Amino acid sequence: MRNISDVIEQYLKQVLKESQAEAIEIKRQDIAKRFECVPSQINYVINTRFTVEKGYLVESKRGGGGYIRIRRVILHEKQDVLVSLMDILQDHPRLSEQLVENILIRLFEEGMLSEREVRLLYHLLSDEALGLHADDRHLIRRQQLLALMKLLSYH
Amino acid sequence: MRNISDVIEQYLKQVLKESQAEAIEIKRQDIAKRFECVPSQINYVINTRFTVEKGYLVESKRGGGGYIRIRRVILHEKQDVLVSLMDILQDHPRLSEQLVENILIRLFEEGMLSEREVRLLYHLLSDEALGLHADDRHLIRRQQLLALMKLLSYH
DNA sequence: TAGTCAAAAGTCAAAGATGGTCAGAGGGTG
DNA sequence: CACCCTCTGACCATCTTTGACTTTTGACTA
Repeated sequence: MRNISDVIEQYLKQVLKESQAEAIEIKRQDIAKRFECVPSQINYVINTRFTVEKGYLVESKRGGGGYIRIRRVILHEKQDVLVSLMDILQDHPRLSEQLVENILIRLFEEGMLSEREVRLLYHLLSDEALGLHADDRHLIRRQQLLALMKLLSYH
Repeated sequence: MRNISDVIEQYLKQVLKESQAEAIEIKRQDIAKRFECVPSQINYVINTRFTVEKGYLVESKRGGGGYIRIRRVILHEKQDVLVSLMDILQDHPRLSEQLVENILIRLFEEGMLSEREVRLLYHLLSDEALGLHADDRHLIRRQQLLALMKLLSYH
């Protein structure tokens, strides 16, 4: 194996496979020591190899008792819907209430959101909830919708 | 368990659960001794884990016969829960990710949000989703949480 | 009754323990 | 040679632990 990143990647996947659990918890420092590299190398491996698109979810906590938790997730089968919706977001610099509603309804029709979830999200993303930030509203909507889709992309 | 604070938190919650009563009384010194830590560690645990928005009420008395009483708040009407959470919003000019998480989890525990809805909302309100608007983040969170509670209040 | 003292608990800031970010250097491959 | 990964380290953010100092309370005493 040519580089240390690949080695660490294999190691982590091995550990993940061997532990029957759906998640493993590591200490960044420990892994770095084991492979004699700087701690931020671990972040590099995680950022490049354990992404959502590849089916992994990573959480972490800093400070005393800190950890990095890597979880295997199953990707949602309707990636294409999400991709097409994200394209739409790209094409519309200004995300009106109307457009948001359309997107949410589409997600409902595809079975990715319940009716209640649509109502809830629509409310949060409405002009009224977001307040006077007339200009920023659109930006925030885009970002929150992107966060939503990222979340919906796995089970 | 990774750090002593988590251990103490679990212990106190266990005691709270086992005693059928709605409140427990502890002696700070005793707990500190049992877990071999400094007494102020107990304050740290209480301040970070037994907060109002998480649904706990803490009273104490100093001096001879001093004690710390931890009470689980029991509200029977959803309306009461919402009002108390809105009070908390009032009291916190800056709505951190942590506080938002606590509030959402509380709403789950009170049966007003599903686990999935909590996850969904948490992602939308996260630092990551809201982006670099460091200052505005807090304002947006407040407004969106208020919108959420308003919606929940007339289910 | 007022003062004193010891026994709690509270506060706060510094130190410790982790993990995160980012920009630039290093290296391999077409 | 150019480009794309990798690797590194300085600096940052967050959470926990510790201890010195403060405040409160009740019992005891003058």
